Amino acid sequence: MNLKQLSESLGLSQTTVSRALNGYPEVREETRLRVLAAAEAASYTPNAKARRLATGRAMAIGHVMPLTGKEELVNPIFADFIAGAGEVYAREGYDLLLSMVPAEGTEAAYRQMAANASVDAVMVQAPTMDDPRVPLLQELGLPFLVHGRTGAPEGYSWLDVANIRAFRRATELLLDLGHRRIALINGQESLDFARRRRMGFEQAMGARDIAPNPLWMRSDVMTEQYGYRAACEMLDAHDRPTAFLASSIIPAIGIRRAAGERGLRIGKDVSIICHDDSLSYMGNEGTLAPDGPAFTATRSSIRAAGQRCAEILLSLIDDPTQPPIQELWETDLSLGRSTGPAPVG
Amino acid sequence: MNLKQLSESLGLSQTTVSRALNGYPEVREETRLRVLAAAEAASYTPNAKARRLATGRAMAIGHVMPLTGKEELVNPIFADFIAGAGEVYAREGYDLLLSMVPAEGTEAAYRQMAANASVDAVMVQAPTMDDPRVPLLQELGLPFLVHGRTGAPEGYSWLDVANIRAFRRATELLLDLGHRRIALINGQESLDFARRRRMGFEQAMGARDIAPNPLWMRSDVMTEQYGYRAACEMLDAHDRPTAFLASSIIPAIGIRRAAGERGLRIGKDVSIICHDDSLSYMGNEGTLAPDGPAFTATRSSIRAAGQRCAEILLSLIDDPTQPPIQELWETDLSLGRSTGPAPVG
DNA sequence: CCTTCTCTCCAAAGCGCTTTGGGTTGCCCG
DNA sequence: CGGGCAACCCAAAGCGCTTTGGAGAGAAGG
Repeated sequence: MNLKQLSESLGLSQTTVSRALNGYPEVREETRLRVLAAAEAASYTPNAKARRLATGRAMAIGHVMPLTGKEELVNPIFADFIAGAGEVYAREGYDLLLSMVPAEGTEAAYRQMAANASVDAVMVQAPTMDDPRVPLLQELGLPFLVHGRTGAPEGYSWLDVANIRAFRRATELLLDLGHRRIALINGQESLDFARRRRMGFEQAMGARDIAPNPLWMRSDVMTEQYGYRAACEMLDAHDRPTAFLASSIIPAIGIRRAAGERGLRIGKDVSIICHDDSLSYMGNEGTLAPDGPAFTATRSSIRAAGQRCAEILLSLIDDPTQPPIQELWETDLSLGRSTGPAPVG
Repeated sequence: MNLKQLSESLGLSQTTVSRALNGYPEVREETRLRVLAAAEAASYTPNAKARRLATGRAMAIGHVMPLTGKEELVNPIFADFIAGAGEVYAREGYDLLLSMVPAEGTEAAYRQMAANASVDAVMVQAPTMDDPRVPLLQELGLPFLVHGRTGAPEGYSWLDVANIRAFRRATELLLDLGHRRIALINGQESLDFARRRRMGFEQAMGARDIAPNPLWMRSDVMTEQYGYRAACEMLDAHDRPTAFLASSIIPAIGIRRAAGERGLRIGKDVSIICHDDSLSYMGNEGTLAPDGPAFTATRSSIRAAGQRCAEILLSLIDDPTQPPIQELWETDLSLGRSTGPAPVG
């Protein structure tokens, strides 16, 4: 069933039927109801492909997912972020177009999307300090929203968490617990959030006149093995940290593994604080009596961020001329069982 | 730049230019080269929306991602699976349309996709025993591929791993190590793979005349907390298992946490075998001298499965009349450090 | 009674591509 | 030399929708 058939069956023109269905005012209310009823009865759905061509709108949002590193790792936080964004898109009638490309092909992917207008806007994730995507998308005139910030966070829309404050506060907590030997297991420093978190760490340490040990500051792709290996090396050295600050729950799990293998008790011999994106399957919320959250963590739901990012992006499409929208989210510092007073000696 | 302009600039008809670009034989080679050069020079890209309308092909594959459970969990294995599939789609010029819907909305989502032909085929993930999506998609005439199988795996295409054999073999390994008190931390039994894995476990136990302890057989959404809580309960009982078989590395991490908190050494006091989907950030491959894989595991790369599933699905689109394609993948049983002889006493 | 709006509704022109159904040309062959 | 056949190329008809530019019918106004 298409518009033509539907309009013929109603004895109306395609114009009128189209307008009735799309809520235009040039059609009598009585007629509109008749059209809606007929459409419902015939279970008519406008052909999306035709509509896209006619309107020029793609009714789709592009997410370009770069496969990083030579092993082309897939960041698990994308799943939750996309889930959040996807809900909003679905609700608003937008499709989510996912494009998996090797890191070096991202520019081409965006150019392609802009050239044939296959999306109305794009979401930019995991921005680097000096991310080339920002100027590129501005040049292409494609509306976009950055989840995170670049080094120069002006002139474009973004949503980010207050990384500096989050890690400063986490560090202060460790310091208050008496820890002085604190390791930072960070993400890749090319990513803006990692740099900010390091700054937060350094600020808190500096405020107490403690010089961070450079051997205890690592930065890499945040896998479980990375956390594990880094912790192994540090814990096996004669001079070892009493606390770890990790940029994600994933490497934190690796740190826990390393500690566990060495018979070190978490929250007693070794403390861990991590940033927790509230990943579905890694649930660190546990409020059940005995088992509270496993990790003390700076928390911010990546899923909620995805939802809000989608909302902002859609509003950007509706009015591309509006001034940039920028949102900074505070994190929660939630106490779990992975922190305790620094061991004496 | 569109086809009309390009053809005018070349002094050719749209027909000829279109054919030249699309590799049809009715155009002289010399002309074709001229057209290709001009298109290249003008950086002409055919408008995807127009092409879709004209051809009727969506050049897109649908992935419907149900948000399960009341907390709408996002399964992290989807990220790696989609990454694998996405690579293939990109290579073949297909878009990946991701649709996030609450579990009860999946049927509507598929009907919608079929009705307005917004995708050429769909991928079905995590099938249940008696999955309604199979008959639905057959009714809708939408090509599809199931990753996994339903209870009645006939008459449609699928790709699955040999779950029964995988878990039978894993169980045999534990039995050979002297374990008799083995717990099964399985996925939801409504999912077909979980049932098969249980069967594998039971077969191996039965073959040695050992009756599994029903208290040690759990089945639920495979979160870290689920593994943790199940292990806590079992390990705190006076009668406790010496080995765990887990359906995913995620709950296995929870089991490890529970054991670690109780001072139990993994691979000594407690053995763990899990199924490992080779999730990027959970890398369990580690072949470096001291640290081998953390977990002994039945392994099968979910990413590779995604790639292969995409290839099969695309071939199904090319020829929808071909007989069903069914592929059963064997898993590797890779020894890690989480297994050891059953403790005596 | 005629003009001017306001309501409703319609015919037709796109959107940019693919594809059908021919037309020319030029060459080969009897 | 005329008919037949490739080889090339083209005009035009869609694909199914939106949207522009009216048109007809009453109602309101003078």
